[in-house]
Parts: sequence; C-alpha cells; structure tokens
Amino acid sequence: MSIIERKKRHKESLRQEILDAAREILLAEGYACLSMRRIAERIEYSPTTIYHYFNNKDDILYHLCVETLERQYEALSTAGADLPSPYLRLRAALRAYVDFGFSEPDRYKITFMADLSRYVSTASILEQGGVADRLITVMYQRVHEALVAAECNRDVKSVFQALWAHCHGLVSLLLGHPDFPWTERENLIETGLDLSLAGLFVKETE
Amino acid sequence: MSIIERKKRHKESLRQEILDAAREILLAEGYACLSMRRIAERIEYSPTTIYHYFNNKDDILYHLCVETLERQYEALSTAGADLPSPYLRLRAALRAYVDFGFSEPDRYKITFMADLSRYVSTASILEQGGVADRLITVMYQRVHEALVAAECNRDVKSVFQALWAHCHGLVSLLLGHPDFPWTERENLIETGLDLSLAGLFVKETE
Amino acid sequence: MSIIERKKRHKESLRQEILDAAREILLAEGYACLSMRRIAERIEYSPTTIYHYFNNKDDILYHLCVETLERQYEALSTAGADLPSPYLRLRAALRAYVDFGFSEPDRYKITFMADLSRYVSTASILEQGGVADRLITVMYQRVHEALVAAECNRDVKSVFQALWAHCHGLVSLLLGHPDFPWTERENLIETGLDLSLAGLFVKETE
Amino acid sequence: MSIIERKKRHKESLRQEILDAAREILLAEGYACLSMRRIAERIEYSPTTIYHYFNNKDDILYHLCVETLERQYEALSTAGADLPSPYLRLRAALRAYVDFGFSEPDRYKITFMADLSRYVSTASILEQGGVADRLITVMYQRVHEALVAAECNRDVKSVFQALWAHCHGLVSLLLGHPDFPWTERENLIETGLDLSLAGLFVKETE
DNA sequence: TATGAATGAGCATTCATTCAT
DNA sequence: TATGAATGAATGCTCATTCAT
Repeated sequence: MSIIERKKRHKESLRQEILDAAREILLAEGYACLSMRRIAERIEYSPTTIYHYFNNKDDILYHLCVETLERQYEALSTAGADLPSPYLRLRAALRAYVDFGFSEPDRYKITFMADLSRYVSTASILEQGGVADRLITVMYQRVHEALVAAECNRDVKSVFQALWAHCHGLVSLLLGHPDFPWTERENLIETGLDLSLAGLFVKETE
Repeated sequence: MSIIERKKRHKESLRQEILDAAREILLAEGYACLSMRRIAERIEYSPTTIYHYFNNKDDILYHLCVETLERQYEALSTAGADLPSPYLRLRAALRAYVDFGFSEPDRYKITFMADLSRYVSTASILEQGGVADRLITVMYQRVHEALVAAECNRDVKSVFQALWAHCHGLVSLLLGHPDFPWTERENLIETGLDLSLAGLFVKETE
Repeated sequence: MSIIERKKRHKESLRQEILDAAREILLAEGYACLSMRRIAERIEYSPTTIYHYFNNKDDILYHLCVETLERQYEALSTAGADLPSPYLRLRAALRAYVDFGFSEPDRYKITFMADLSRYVSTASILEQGGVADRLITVMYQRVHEALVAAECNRDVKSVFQALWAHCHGLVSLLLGHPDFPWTERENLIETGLDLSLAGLFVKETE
Repeated sequence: MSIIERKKRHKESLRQEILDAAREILLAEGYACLSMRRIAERIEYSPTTIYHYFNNKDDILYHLCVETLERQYEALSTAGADLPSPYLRLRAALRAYVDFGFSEPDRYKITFMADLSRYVSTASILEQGGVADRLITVMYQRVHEALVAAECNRDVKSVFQALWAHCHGLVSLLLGHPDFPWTERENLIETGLDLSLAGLFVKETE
C-alpha cells in the first residue's frame, strides 16, 4: 500500500516537475524555445519519459494554461477584497489582472495571447466548475456590485467582457510590442483603468 | 517597352503572391507553420525563387506588417472625417480600428497579435514618415481635439495609448478566442467604446 | 549482462563506422563533399542518428584527427627504438613519420593537410597529456639525444619543428600532387632525410 | 576595327577583374567564402556574366593557380640573382619561395595546399613552356650550380624536389596550423634552410 | 555582352515522436 | 517506470548553374 502510495506521489511530483520545467523554460527563453528535449534536459530524464506523464506537447500546454488560470484565480479573487467600495473592489480586481499579466508574462502569453486554439479547446478550459468558470464568476460579482452601486443599468456580461478586453488590451499590447515607445507603464495602466471605469458613472454619452 | 512593362508587372504580382501566400498560411496554420517551403509550394515556385523577392523570412513578415498598416491607414484616416464633433470623429476612428480588425482578421492577427517582435523590429516599423508614423499622427490629432473639446487635461499620449489598448483588447480577444461565449459583438463593441470614451468627460473618479 | 555488453559493442562499432565513413568521404571526395547526410547514407542510418554519437560535424572531424594521431604515435614511438645511435633513432622516427603518411594517406591528409583549422581547434588537439602532446614529447627526446651526440647547440624546439616541416613537405607534396613527375619515391625520401639531418653535423654554414 | 579592339580590351579587363575579385575574396575571407555570387557582387555584375568569361568555378581556380605561379616566378627568378656564390643564390631562391608563401598565403594555399587535383589537372599546369615549367627550370639551374660548387654528386632532380618539399613543408605547416605554438618564424625558417642546405656540403652521413 | 528569373540540390541542425526493451 | 536508439520531416538558407531574352 505504502509503496504504491510512494510511487503515486513520485509520479505526481515528476509530473509537476515537468510542468515546472516547461514553465521555467517559457519564462527564461520564450515560447519558441519550449521543446520536449529541453524539458527533458531540465528535469534530467530522457525525453521519452515525458510521454509517460503527458500525451504530447499540446497536453503540457493545456495543463500550463489551467495552471495559469489557477494562479490568476488566486490573484484576482482575493485582490482588494477588503476595500470599502464596490468600485474599488472591481478596480482592484482589474488592476490585479493587469499586474498578473506583467508579473507572469510568459504564462500570460501562452494562455491568452498564443494562438493555442488549435491545440487547446476553449470548451475544455471553460468546463463548468473549472477554474476559468470560477474566475468568471468572481469577476461577474465584482462587476455586478459596482454596477448596482453606480446605479448603472448596463448588462453585467457586456461590461465584464468589455472591461476584460480593455485590460487584456493593455497587457497584450505592451507584452507583444515591448519596443514600442510606451508612456510610463504605471501611468498608462491607471489611465486605462480610469477611462474604462469612468463609463460606469456616466449616464449618457455626449 | 511593353515587354519590360509586362515583366515588371509580373515581378510585382509574384511579389504580391508571396505576401498573400504567407498571410494565408499564417492565418490558416499559425506562425509555426509559416516556412519558406510552404510559401513556395503555395505559389508553385521553388523556395529559392522567394529569395529573389525578399531577403529572408523576416523581410516577408515585415512587409506583411507594413501592408496591413497601409490598409489600416486608409481606413482610419478617412473614417468619420466629416462628423460634426471632435468626440464623434475620435469615436469613428476607434470604431474604424475595431472594424478593420474584424474585416481583415488575418492581417490584423499577423501585425498586432502574432508574437513577431523577435522577427520584425518595432523600430523599422515606426521609422519616421512611415505609415505607422502617419497613423499615429492622425490618431493623436483626433485624441487631442477630443480632449480639448472635453476640457480634459489628460496627456494625449497616454490617452491615445490607453484607447488603442482598449480597442486592441476587443479585437484581439474576440479574434483569439472565437469559441468563447461572447455577447453579441455589436453590443460588446459599443459597450467597450462607451466605457472607454466616457472617461474623457469625467473630471474626477470616485 | 551480455545484452548490455552487446549493445555497448554495437554503439562502439556504429561510432567507428561513422568515423570510417567520414574519413572515406573526405578522402574520396574532399572536404566540400563531407556532409552529415553523406555520412548517413554511407552508414545506412538517418542523419539524425549521427547526432547520438557526435555532437556535430566538427566533433567528427576532431575525433578523426585524434584517431590519426593515436595511430601515428603507435608507429613513431616504437620506430627504431633499439637502434644503436641517437642519430639513427632520430632518423628512424622521421622515416616512420614519412612512412605513416604514405601508408595511411587518407588519415594523414585529413589531419595534416586538410584546412580544418576553422573547424578543429589546435588547442583541443594539443591539450596536455593528449596524444599529440605525447607524440611531440617523444620526438623532442629523439632530437635532443641526437643534438647532444652531434655536439650541436641548436635549439631542440626549432630543430624539431624544422625537421617535422621537412618530413611533412615530402609527404604532403607527394600526396597532394600525385601526378607530378616525381623521382623515384624511395630515393626522394632518403635524399630529403639526408639533407635535413646533415645539418646537425655541420657547425657553420658557408 | 578600333571598336572591336576596345571591346576586346574591355573583355580582357573584366576577365581580369573577375580573377582579382576571386583572389581578393580568397585573401580576405578564405577559400570557403569564394562563390560565384560573391565574385559577382564584388565586380558589380550579375553572376551570369561571369560565365561569359569562365566556364565555371573550377576554371577560375585554374587561372588563379596559373596567376600565382606567374607571380611566384617573378619572385623566385630574380631573387638574389646578384649574390656572389651559387650557394647563396640557391638559398635566396628557397627563401624567396618561403617568403612568397607567407606574403600571399591564400594564393599559396589554393595553388599548393588546396586539393584541387579534382578540378585542376597537373598536366595542364605543367605543360611545356608554361610558367611552371620555367619556374622549375630556374630552380634546377640554381640547384645545379650549387651542387657543382659544393662538389656534391647528388642528382639535381632529387635534390630540387627534396628542397622544394622542405620549403613547402615549412610554409604549409605554418599556414595550415596557425595556432600551433611555433618558434619564432624567422628563426624557424632559417633553421629549416640551414638544415636542408647543409647536406650539400656533407659527403657522407654518419 | 549582359541579365533577370528561376531552379534543384544541397547544407547542418532540431524537432516530436515511436518502439523495443 | 524509464530509457536508448532511431527516425522522418522539417527548418532557413546558399550554392552553381541554366535559359530565354
């Protein structure tokens, strides 16, 4: 029993080591350098061994995405939870989204920017009760609260998606084009959030 | 004379065929599948021939980007130019940006979403007097006008970049994750623009 | 046990086959024709397989050189060791050098005549304790003995290098230009050695 | 008539330009970098044009060899011609041979060290009355004189070939293995010549 | 004479993956 | 479970050369 247990735990740990290695390579050298061989080198096993834990490279990418979403959930769900107003709590969550992107750029890239739709199905990512599902639920709540507080009768879903898009735009544009002459990042992020969120308090435009 | 003319035209057209082929492959199969050989197959010439028209693979990517920017400039610079207010003219330009993305998804993806920063230098794209430069100038003007009209003292550069990011977010998220359960697109776009632009009229947030 | 043994032996032998194939190609068709693909064809394995045995092409060249030096060391270190005079022992070593070149022309060409300096570092060949180092040491001793016996106060190093050059000249010129109307080879070699070695006994020139 | 003449002269000059370009590339970047394309770039004509003047790359190499021999003939035939003794005149010629090798290393390499036997026939190089023939004749004379003066009854042909080999050994070994820890070059050359030539004055060895 | 267009063959190397053990 | 051996396919790119004009 305990031997089986030990083996199982070993199996778990090697599996995690593989994901860690993949992520580290991604972080250190970018997506283009992520190869089975390099993962194998890093974990000091043969490339073949990896295939005992993952079907193929895409499988690893899928689990990397899930892992990213889990970390993102950690970051977002707690961000500013104790702030005094719904507006601030929403803003904190959005800010956390942006910060997450910049603090884990390669994870963000593979999950949200890389065109993995060929390899990773959106459906499997979004399955009910999954981390993406929970993530969206949290954000819905924050948006809902803020809309109520602002007496704004916009559709929660649309507003959430638009705000998400805005945040994604900030992260992805800066990550994707690092050499563009951006204004100071902090300023740009705050301007972006200011503009996005101001809309909640404006009844009519023009 | 006419022979020279014909040859010249052939040369131009083959060059364009190469760009078209590259774009189609990039769109249909992703960057990983874009290779000189595949382009060659598609245009039904030998790989070597491509090198008569472009220095190397990166050169092709560069021209793909420039081509996109030129079309985008066409679309944006004239959009809503005759509208009565600076706000509307700015909004029209942003809307044109988004519409361009959806009407030419392949070109948009390649230029703004694909992670080509390793292959295409931002500097070369942005060189003074180039199309990107002109594009930015046009947008600056529209943003500037709108800020003046709204008596908003925000920095033109920051606002432009934030608005660009918002629009890019909308386009790239929808193009990149087509299977996500988005709200109706028109509604989402307008919501996104509403939110972004409302900020110009709000003096203080919260 | 025996299975492991068999595998190990197979590995050794394939490795040697690769070196043999490389040498044969180099000899038969010149450096320009030595490619991983041709080696692969010759050994009837895929090009990729070669990379399991050698890091890269240069690595193969390096081992080809080392292999030659080992055989040469065998030949030179024992040549005429029991002859009665230092002069004769030195002459025997030089003669063995020349004979080695003619008896293993392919190996000699690769190591001493092919312009591999771009691909094989002299430093790595000469590393202390390596076969080249031992080879030089042996020759130094023979030269030293002979100089002492002849009461010649020339520098050992210079004399060794000059004598080496003379012998190399004989071998390389004859191997490199086989169609030139050379005098009878035995005669030429002996004349060459006579001339070279006579200098040891002449106190002043002219 | 004069038009034909002018054209002919132009043809001659472009032909020479090609050889010059080839030699310069060889000199500046080594044999591996000599390609038709690079020659074409250098003379600012299309690669195709070269084929009007030379059948192929080998043909260029052949003419480069002949050119080298001509320059070598210049250098050797006049070297030390006014020196007072046959010995010194021979020594001067040998020294000139060595110096030529070091002063024009790439020319020397392609002519004497590169394995061009596949592309350039020795026979065509050696044809009677050709420059190689004249070169050999000059050297024979110097060797003959020196042998007579030294009352040495060795065969002229053997001695010439042996001395040539010695000199070639010095040049080729140093050029081919530039990173070897050679003794100071001047010293090595003089030692080499001392040893080689001393033999002429020694009646019996050992 | 000179060229632009085009090509087929070749290069070293890396990749994800399979298979027998 | 883990591996060593092996592979087929692919990569960007350069080459000498041919051909029609």
